[in-house]
Amino acid sequence: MKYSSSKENYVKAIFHIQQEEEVVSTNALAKALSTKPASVTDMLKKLKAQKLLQYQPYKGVKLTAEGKKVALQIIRKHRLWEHFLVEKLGFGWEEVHEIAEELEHISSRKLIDRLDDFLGNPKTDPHGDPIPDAHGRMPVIHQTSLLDLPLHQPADIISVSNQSTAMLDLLSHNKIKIGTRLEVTRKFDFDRSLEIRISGHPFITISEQLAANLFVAYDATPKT
Amino acid sequence: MKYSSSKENYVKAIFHIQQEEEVVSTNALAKALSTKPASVTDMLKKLKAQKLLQYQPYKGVKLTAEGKKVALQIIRKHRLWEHFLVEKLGFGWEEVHEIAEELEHISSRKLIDRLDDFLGNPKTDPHGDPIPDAHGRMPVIHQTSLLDLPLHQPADIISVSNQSTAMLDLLSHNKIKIGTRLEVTRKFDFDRSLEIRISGHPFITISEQLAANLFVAYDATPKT
DNA sequence: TAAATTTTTTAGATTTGCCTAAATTTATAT
DNA sequence: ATATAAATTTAGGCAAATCTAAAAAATTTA
Ligand SMILES: [Mn+2]
Ligand SMILES: [Mn+2]
Ligand SMILES: [Mn+2]
Ligand SMILES: [Mn+2]
Repeated sequence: MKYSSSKENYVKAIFHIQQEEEVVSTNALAKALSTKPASVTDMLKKLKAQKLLQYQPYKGVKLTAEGKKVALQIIRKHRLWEHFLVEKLGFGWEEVHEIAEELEHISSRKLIDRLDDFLGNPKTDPHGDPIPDAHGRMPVIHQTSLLDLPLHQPADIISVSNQSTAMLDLLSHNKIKIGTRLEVTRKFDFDRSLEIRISGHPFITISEQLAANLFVAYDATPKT
Repeated sequence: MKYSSSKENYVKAIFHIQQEEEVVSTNALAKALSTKPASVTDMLKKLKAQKLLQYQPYKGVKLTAEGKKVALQIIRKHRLWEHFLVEKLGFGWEEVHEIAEELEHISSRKLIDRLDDFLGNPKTDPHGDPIPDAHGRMPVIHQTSLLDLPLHQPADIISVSNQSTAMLDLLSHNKIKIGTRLEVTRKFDFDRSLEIRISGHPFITISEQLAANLFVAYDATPKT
């Protein structure tokens, strides 16, 4: 099935909002799409008729399986094009979103799959967001402070909030840097310090204060 | 100024038809755009209001300078994208036109100029048609049989209509192949044979029959 | 040149996506 | 439990791009 750019934008916006709130409100959508609530109501009726979503007046909206599939294809296109713009054409990561907002509506399936290969099947777009694969599968990435990382959940360091010399000193001592993969193996109640393991290194213990300043990302895709 | 995809398609179609016939008819346009004459008339009024063309009811249509400028930008985008699809993504030259028909409407100027550089500023698209430069300048390419090439006009061999062994034998003897650049230096009335010069080679004489089977392209841009 | 034919325009509708204003429903705060 | 406020839908319209059918103009033919 082929949908208008406008419909694709709606479905994509609903998908994104749905990642936060279970059910998507008319007002939230109007804001996300820079349009008016009355226009949203109009469109929701059309999208419902096309079975892309479930909709009961006043009760919000939820994508169907088909709706999610459509959304993921658009997100795939958007993020692959962003990757292309940055990696091949030399755009800055902050200037590609608008252009991708147009490119994501180019319909050729073959085009996007070839582009994916041409780019070397990248896993993330320039903003670090995951790119769905050709089947629409996309890992769910959670970002939290290391303090809130579930036990035994492997994760990557993505940022360090405190850049003091003292902090960086401690980090280098512990062989921790951006991109380091680790997991939390124990949590000690007494001082809330954490035992962690960096793959291929011995277990080490770090303070609550250090952990609070380390931010990590991990794949939290529900296993089917 | 930004125009709808539909308007861009109209302006581009008018430009192309105008290369053949001085003035563009409503019916010709309807056929080119797979639409109905009544729809064309409607649109012509709108395009006239936007000063992209001159239009008098029943008297056909002609692009203004502004209209030509717009057309050339779209043609530039169309042909650069076709080049990208073939050279970078490995598409066949026969499958790219439709996709380029969509891509040509992506608006970012910076995108297309970067794409141009990324592709190495190609001179022609995969069908051999010239690509307008960033200022909208496009060489006028004439394609004729070598027989009709004007004297002293440098041109490139683009195709050979007879593929017989005898023909190919003669061609290789004369060091003529696709891409060879040459010019006609004399025409002999007696047997209509031609004297030609391949750059960097001695003058040679070829028969009318051979010349009739060689097709050439040359830049016939009017010098201002 | 008058008739027949073709081309083009006009008239009147339709679809899509959007808007404002008004009505209705749901949620929140006394 | 009201009353007030907020969210949402309905009603009525508008602009873009298209269509069909009918009228008008231009061209061709006999
Ligand atoms: Mn983006
Ligand atoms: Mn978009
Ligand atoms: Mn083409
Ligand atoms: Mn087009």
